[in-house]
Amino acid sequence: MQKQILHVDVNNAFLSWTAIEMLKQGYNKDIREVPSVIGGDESKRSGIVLAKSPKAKIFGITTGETLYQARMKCPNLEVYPMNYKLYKQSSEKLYQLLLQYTDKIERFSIDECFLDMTNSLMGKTLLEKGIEINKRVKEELGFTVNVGVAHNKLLAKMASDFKKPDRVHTLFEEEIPTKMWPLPISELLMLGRKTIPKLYNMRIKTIGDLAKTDKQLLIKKFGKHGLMMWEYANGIDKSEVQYKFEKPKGIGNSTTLPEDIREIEKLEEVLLVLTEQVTYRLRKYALLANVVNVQLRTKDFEDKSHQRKLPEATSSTKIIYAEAKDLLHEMYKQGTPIRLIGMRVDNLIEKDELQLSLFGNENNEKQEKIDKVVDELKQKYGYNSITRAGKLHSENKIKLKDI
DNA sequence: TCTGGGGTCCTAGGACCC
DNA sequence: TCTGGGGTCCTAGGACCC
Repeated sequence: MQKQILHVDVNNAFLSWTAIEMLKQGYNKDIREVPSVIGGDESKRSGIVLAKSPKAKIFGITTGETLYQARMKCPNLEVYPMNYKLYKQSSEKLYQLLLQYTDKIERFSIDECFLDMTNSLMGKTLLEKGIEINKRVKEELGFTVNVGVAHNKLLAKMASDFKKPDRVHTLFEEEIPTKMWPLPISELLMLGRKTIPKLYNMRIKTIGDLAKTDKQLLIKKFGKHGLMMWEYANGIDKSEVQYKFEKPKGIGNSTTLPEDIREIEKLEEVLLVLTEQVTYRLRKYALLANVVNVQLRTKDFEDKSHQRKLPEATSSTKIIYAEAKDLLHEMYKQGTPIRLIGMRVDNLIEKDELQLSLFGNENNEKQEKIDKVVDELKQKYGYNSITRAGKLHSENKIKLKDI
């Protein structure tokens, strides 16, 4: 049976949500109506565009470019800071409204949801439901969304990306040749900056060109990715809406340093702060890590990462930090200026999946108790209430957001 | 005042075993 | 003496998404 899928995408999410909040606070201007962006913090060397207003878009400003470049294109550009807490609240309001239509909702990102409406149409058409959601979000929440209406996730997502803002678009199978095939390949999901030039060299410029290209040729050239792009170009996508909560497969934390660091002792201090946050989240999910990974980015944007499998899955801050520190020493060449340091844990398993070793591990149990006490304090008084980072040199301190 | 941070999935090559 | 291939696990790095 055919699936009935909606994709709901908030228009300029961070910027719209910020605009609404500012108006609510009594600000007398709607920043959606002027050239404006939400941007990172340039003093922390993270000055990039995270969201833009339609007027900013007219100047050619794109998400991801530097604020410096954006201001070159539009000197009067207004830049507003991130407010993650507000975004989470706004996203939650949208989710609660969508729950009135179905509980089969996949939260694809903070501002995008897929709805599986197959058994929730209640005598209406899918398009009617899409139009109703679009209208209700605007009236009740004050921001606009695009809704994509289709029979699979890919086509619903492609549809919601058509003309913006505040639109409902269908993309049914019979509409693929007229609505999707004329588009440039850069519009197709999963085709990014590395693949597009390769396709251009093969004289493939539109999604239609790709759809009509020999499937075997694409597989030969791009492997699995080749098969996927051919299927996507032909509107084929069998994936299901993942509405059940899924635990993460990996957890990471990384930071661009306020200035380049050349001393391993200072890198170690930052690494400890990152590790504490990662292991805290790991324990909150009741997960254990099998692999520890450390990433470095040099001043010249060269990335390096080393990883190692642990002898036994763990969530212990002490054990994981010891491993991370070791990896850092293994890969860091003394004197190299480091711009970014990150760590992550992978191959996560549920805590109760742990094969309890025949011989009880006393050391492990003791560490577990220490971590538990620390976690409870953080839970009660806020993440920053207790930290080994007290050891940090003040000039080196990283401000962490409460989780 | 140049370039974030959090993820997922895939590939290639080496080690090791049969 | 010399020469083999398949399967699995592990690590490094890349591509892509929002």
